[in-house]
Parts: sequence; structure tokens; C-alpha cells
Amino acid sequence: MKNMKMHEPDRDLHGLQRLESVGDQDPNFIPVKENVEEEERDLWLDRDPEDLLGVGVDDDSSMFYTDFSTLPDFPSISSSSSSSSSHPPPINEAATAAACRSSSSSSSSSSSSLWTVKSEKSDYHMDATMEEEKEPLLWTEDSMEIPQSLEPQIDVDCINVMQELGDMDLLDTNCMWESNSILFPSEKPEEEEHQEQKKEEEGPQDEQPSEDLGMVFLEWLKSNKESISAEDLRSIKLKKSTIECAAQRLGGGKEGMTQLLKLILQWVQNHHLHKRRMGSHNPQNRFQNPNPNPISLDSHLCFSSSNPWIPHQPFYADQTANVGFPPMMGYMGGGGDPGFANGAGLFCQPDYPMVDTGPTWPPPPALPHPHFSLYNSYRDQHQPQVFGSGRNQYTSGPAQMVQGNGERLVQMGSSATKEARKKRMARQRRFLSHHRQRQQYSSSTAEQLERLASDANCTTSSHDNPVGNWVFWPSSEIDAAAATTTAVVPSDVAVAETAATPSSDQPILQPHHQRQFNSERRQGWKQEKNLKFLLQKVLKQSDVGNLGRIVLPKKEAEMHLPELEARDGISIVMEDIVTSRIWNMRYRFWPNNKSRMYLLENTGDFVRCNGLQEGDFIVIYSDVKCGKYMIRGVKVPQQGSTKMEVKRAGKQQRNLHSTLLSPDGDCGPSSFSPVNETVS
DNA sequence: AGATCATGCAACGCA
DNA sequence: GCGTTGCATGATCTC
Repeated sequence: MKNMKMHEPDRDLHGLQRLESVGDQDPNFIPVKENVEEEERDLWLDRDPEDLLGVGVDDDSSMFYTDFSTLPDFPSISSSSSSSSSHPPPINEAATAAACRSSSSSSSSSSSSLWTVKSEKSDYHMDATMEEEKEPLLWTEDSMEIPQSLEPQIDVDCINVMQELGDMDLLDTNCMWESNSILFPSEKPEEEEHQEQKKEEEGPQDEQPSEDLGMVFLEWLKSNKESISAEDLRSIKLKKSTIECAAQRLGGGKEGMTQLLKLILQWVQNHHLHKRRMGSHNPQNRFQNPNPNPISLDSHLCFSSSNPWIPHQPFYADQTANVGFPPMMGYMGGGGDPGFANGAGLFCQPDYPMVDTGPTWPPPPALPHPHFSLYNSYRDQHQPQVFGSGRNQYTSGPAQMVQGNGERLVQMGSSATKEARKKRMARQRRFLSHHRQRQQYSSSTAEQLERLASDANCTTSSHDNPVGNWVFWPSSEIDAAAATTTAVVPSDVAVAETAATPSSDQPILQPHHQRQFNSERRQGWKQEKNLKFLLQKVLKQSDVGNLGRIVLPKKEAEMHLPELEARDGISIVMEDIVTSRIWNMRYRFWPNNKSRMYLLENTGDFVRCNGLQEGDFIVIYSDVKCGKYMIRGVKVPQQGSTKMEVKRAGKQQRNLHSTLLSPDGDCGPSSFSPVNETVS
């Protein structure tokens, strides 16, 4: 269970602040300019919990949504065997995983730990190598289902948390829980350490009064005595080293331990409720734990040098829910084109039950969080990639979602107002703009991105969807890769507010294509104001064949893509809007008579990954703000896609070309509206 | 008539 | 033998 909830939104946020902040001293962390950090911190502190969770309220529907992209490769929760069938793992997982591993190993050798996810069939494990200790933490996509192969390791390594807690004599907070009595690996500069030591010696001054550990536990027990049994507590196992490291990461000392205890208890509580919920409320019991073995909480206490605290998923989804699943976008049914659910927005997730949260902890004090950048990077990168459904199944606050497959979600308890949303959006824009600048593609050389895109010719960026074969690329890595890649940046992209001129950024389409497109618009496509439409191509058989190349329309290619000097063309990095994957393609041309044929090569994986067939189409955008090329494969219902229709689509596409190029065809609404309006 | 583009197929490289 | 690459050809469209 990736999305283990430990906090309510605001607490999580603060908790994250705290957790992010404790890694200040991490020398491996992404170096960020001082003022930038300051700015980030301000923004961070300034932001609403909903913002920070990537949750907003859609203007039209008052429904919450998250700004994360779809999660196409999210494996089924029910069982590892079924996960592969219902959600086929992404292509070239092994290769990607290998790339990830190699990155990991290379970075770990330099004592920086990179989060990697290995895709092993349908199970997704993460190896997190702690700095210094090189101690692996293992977690699975679904913690309720620890793969057999990993169980022994977990069991052997783990200690019984509650036993541990008992041994530690929770009520005696001066004993084991004193920071002094625990030897944590020192990661801080000496000076800082001295200061902290001094602080501790002086005792708590301005800090909030540190809560008594025993009292914390006692209070918790009181409030949960009816729902949490001793067995629940006993069933939790946590590595001792994890405890220590976690406590250290949480601020160290008593405070750290207190925070950790809270997290553990919250986790216990959530897990317990989750299990109960799964057992009694979910008729399908799809989340029931097939693994009778105790659960390792280690899985959910993830630390690394560069990611002091990466709570996978919980912070991205509904914090109030005990069952957390990756926030997702995409077609949500109800309002859109059903065909779309099978298309680019085909990532309809199964219904994820949402349950109530139990008693909560008061928010910890807000702390600076210089390392929040990673998280922000992840999250913010998703912000502009709102498409498909701009709404999320997951809500913030005391909301509940009711969803069946393809059924409309019902959101209750929405507390956000339009006014609040405006403010949030403004802040998001500010923040995004700032972050984008840092992530911009700049100059070029090939190595790093080649590596990034190696093997599978694809990888995922740091903000990738947190499922499937994803990997947390530290933003430094991304930056480095971007800075040294042959990535081509459209230099002549007109900065146009595409949403303001809807017709100019939309391809002309077949009726079913048009339906798709309209559906996307309804679902939130309109929110992608940073994207400028460059070209669209209805795929032919030869485009989706095993040649792995797509012929591009010549005029658009010449107009919107970089000019090619040599026939070999250039490497061009495309980010898949749907999956956020980075595809390293080659844009080139063939001499043809006295003319040229423009091609996009290395598209095979992209096509397969998106399940594109003849009659589907691709759309290429450029991100106006950061200059990236974005590609999107759009599937259309195949039933109506006869060859004739495909032909007609091709014709219409050509019409579009001429319209676009004609002096009068100023890309204004009039040029397109007739076609756009042909299908409702 | 010229341009565009889908696709067939030969040449080539590799296991 | 198989997969990939690159060119040539022909169908279709536009002017």
C-alpha cells in the first residue's frame, strides 16, 4: 500500500516540512541557491494544504482534482499476479529498471542515494540505500502484499516495534528516547552539531514544548483503544536502524522520536482501519492482505540522503484517507467520451475505497524545509500537466468519493471556494514558474540524457507518476541531464496563451477524433495553458508498425520543429504528457525527390506504450514556459475507424495544413470552429 | 504539374 | 535469417 496515510493534510504538510527540513545537512542534496531556497520556503509556507497536496477545486464542477498526470502503469492492488494482467507493466521495464539501478549504483558510490524502483514483473519494489549505512529498505507497491521473496529479509531484519517500544519503556522518556542515548550516524557538519548539542544542553527554549513521549502514546491508546488492539500493534515490525534513522531524520532526539512515534501510531491506526475496512466494507476484498505476515513499517519510512523523507504517495493523495492510492488523472467517466477511457486517458483506475481517518495528531510546528524542492519538483511538475480529467478521485479534507468503474465520482464535503482556488492557482503559477525556470532545458551534449533515455529509449522524470516504473530523479540529476542533452528547445515558439485561442492549438479532427479532443477539453485539457499545439498526425499503418518511425507532416514539421541541416537530424526529447515519460526520439528527414520527408524515429516504444494503432493520432506540443516538447498519443475508438474514415481524417488534416498556411487562415477560431463544432 | 506522404523493398548489419 | 535503415515509387492531394 503505497499511499499509506499518516496525517491529515495540514499535518502532513507540516510533517513534510519537518521531514524535509531535517536533511539540511545532506551534502548530496540538490544544491539550491540561497535565495531560491528562501523563495521556495516562502512559497511553501504560504501555500494551502490543498495546494501542497496538489488538490484543487475545479471551477466547473466544484470537484476536487489533483494536478497529477495519469497513472497508466499503476499496478493492481489486489494481487501481484493479477496486477500484471489488468495493468500491463510498461514496456522495457527491465531496461528502465536497469538504467535506474545503474544510476543508483553510480550515485550510491558517491554516497548519494537515489531512489530507484525496480520493476520486477508486476511487483514494484524500491531499494533505498541509506547513505552511510547502505542499508536497504524494502517496500512494495502494496505493503499489504509483501512478496514472498522479500519476507524473510524483512522478518529477519525487523524487530517487533511494539516490543521494542515496550522494551524502551515508553513512559520513561528520559531513557532510550533521549537523543543522547541513541547514537545516530552523524551527518551534520560539526559546527551544526555543536550548535544543536548546545541547544539540547540549554534545553527547549523557543521550541514548542516537546510532548512527553509516554503521554503521546497514552493519549493515542486512549483515543484508539476501541479500534486498535494489541495485536495490531504487535503486528507492526520496524527495523531498529530504521527507527533510529527515522528519528534522526525527524529532528533527532526526543522530538524526533516523538514524531516518529506519532507516525508509527498513525500508521498503525490507519493500517488497522484500512484492514478492517477492506475486510468488511469492500465486497471484493481486493485489498485484503494475502500475506498473513506482519507488515513492515519500514516500507513507509523512507529516507535517503537526497530525500530525507519521501513518503511515497501519502502526501500526494488524500491525506485523510486511510487508504491511499496514487492520485491520478485521466478519464473519470461520467462526463467524457467513453472512448477516451480507452485512449490516452485510458488509465481508468479501479475504484479505490476511501475511508475515514481516525483521531489525528496536532500539527507539528512548521519548520523550514530547504529540501522540499524535490517534493515540489515532483508535484509542481505535474501541475501543468493537467489533462484528461482535471479532477481527481481523491479529495482533500473530509471528503468521500464514491466511485464505481467509470461511474461519476461523488464528492462531498468540498470546502474550497472559488476565491480560495484563485489564490491557490496564483500561488501555484508563481511557484511553478519559478520551478520551471530551474528545470529548463538549456544547452546540450548527449551523454546524460542519452543515459536517461537509454535502453527503453525512455525514462521518467522526477515528477513522474509514482507508479509503474517510476523513479525519483533528483532534480539535480534532471538538471544535469537536461543541461547536457541534445534536447532541442524550440526557439521560435510563440508565447501564446493557447487556451485563449482554442482553435489555434487544436488539430482538426475526424468526428471521433474530435470527440476525443472535446472530451479532453472538457476533462481539463483547457488547463494546459502552457502548451502550444505544434502538430498532429493521424497515424498510419506504417507509423504504428514495427519500423518505429512516424512520418510527420512536412509543413508543420518545418514550421514548428527545428530546422534540420543534416539528414540525420537531431535527437529530440519528448515528454509524454500522459505518462510524463521522457522519450528520446530522433527527428530527421529523408530526401525525397527534390523535397524532404520528415520523420520521427524511435517511436516504437512510445507507440506500444500508448497502445496506439492505425487511426489514432499523436499530438505534439511545446511547453511554452520551459520549452520542452510534449507528445501525446490519443487513441480513438477503433470501431468507427475504418480506412475510409482514416483517409478522411488525413484529408481533413491536410485541410488544416492549408488553412493554417493560408494568409487568411490566421489560426483564428473561424478557421476551426466549423469542424470543431461538428461533433458535440 | 508539382507536392506530399504512405509504403514497398533493397541494402546493410548483426547474431 | 532477421531486423533496421534508407531510398524509390506510386497514390493522392493541392494549386
